[in-house]
Amino acid sequence: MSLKFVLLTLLDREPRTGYDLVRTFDTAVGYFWNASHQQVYRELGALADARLVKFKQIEQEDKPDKKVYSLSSSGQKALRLWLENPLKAQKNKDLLLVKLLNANSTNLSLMREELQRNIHDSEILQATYLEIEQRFYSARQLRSLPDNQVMIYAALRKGILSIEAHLAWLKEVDKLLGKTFKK
Amino acid sequence: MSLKFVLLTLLDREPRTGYDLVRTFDTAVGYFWNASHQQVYRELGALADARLVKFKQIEQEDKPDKKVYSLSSSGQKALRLWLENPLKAQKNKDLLLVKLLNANSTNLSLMREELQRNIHDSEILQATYLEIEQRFYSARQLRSLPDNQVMIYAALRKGILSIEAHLAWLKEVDKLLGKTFKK
DNA sequence: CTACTATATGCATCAAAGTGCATATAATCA
DNA sequence: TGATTATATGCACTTTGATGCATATAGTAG
Repeated sequence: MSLKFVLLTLLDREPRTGYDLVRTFDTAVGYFWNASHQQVYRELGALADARLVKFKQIEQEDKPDKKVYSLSSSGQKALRLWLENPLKAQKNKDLLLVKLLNANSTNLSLMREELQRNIHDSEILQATYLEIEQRFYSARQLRSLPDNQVMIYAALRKGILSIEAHLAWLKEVDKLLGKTFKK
Repeated sequence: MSLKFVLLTLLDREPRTGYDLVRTFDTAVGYFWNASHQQVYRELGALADARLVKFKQIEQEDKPDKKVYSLSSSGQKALRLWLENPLKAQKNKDLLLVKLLNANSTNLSLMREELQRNIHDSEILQATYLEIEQRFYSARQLRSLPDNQVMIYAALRKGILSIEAHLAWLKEVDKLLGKTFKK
């Protein structure tokens, strides 16, 4: 039920092809969602069957033909209805914590490797996000940011704040592990 | 493939019944995982079929009979193998952000209501977590915390740090929304 | 006496998500 | 000429998740 509303949201902002949608997950929307092309095409098919979206077949000479999808009026209605209803809280399942639950004095180095890897990856992602923020969302640029881009910026901010907290936690756990399980 | 390793992890720490496992999700492990009893029993059945767990049927007089599950040697091997392999990064999908992507000047109040609800719920959860920390994990209690409880505490810390960051972000977004879409 | 709660386990069905496989055009690279 | 990349779409299969239904014992609350 979720991907459905992601696609409706994106198509409401701007008509797109399935291919465009998939690429969107590789860039801006990728901060908080992703889906494989197979999932996207399947869901688009279902949405079209349910008449929530319509599409125009467009022939291209240099590239394969494509279908440009947009919301139908009942699609807009469905989206509006979804917006009006409160979200229910989502639980985030965390496999890293599951792994760490297995920590003991014999596998300490394994666990710390996993933590270090995680710290490393997180720092790289953090650097990437911060660079994007500096390059595209300076105080000056923010003042002239188009309205429909503001929540994309908010998504980036979410990524930045989450990673910061995650890194702080990782370092805390690394200390905790060392103190607890060193022989 | 995930619930499988959660169950193996929990059963490796201590043999349990399906019912015990479900209750674990309602308490400590609930910080970072949950599953319905139907899912748990099905997965336990699959694990038993695959000979990764074994169980003893135990008759009780005052309560219904139960099955106490524990890891088989191949279950332990499977768990160890999983621990040795790096986790792949998980993407957290965020429906709140999807909803906010739809923000515009006509639905501003709707969006702010959603944000306020989220702030309220998060503050309640935060208070709960902080209370648990104060009550069960004071500096004094931490010094005598059994080794196998340390990562449960880490899970709580993860919850606390995540919520703090989430709250900071929510308040940031609320300001951003106000600035952008007020008429 | 009836309802409800706690303990305890499970099946069946359907919706959603993930993965592998498949196809087609056109351009570029080696 | 053959390989790879970008564009573009989709089916089939499997796994996972969610929900409803079903059953059984025993204690407690009203």
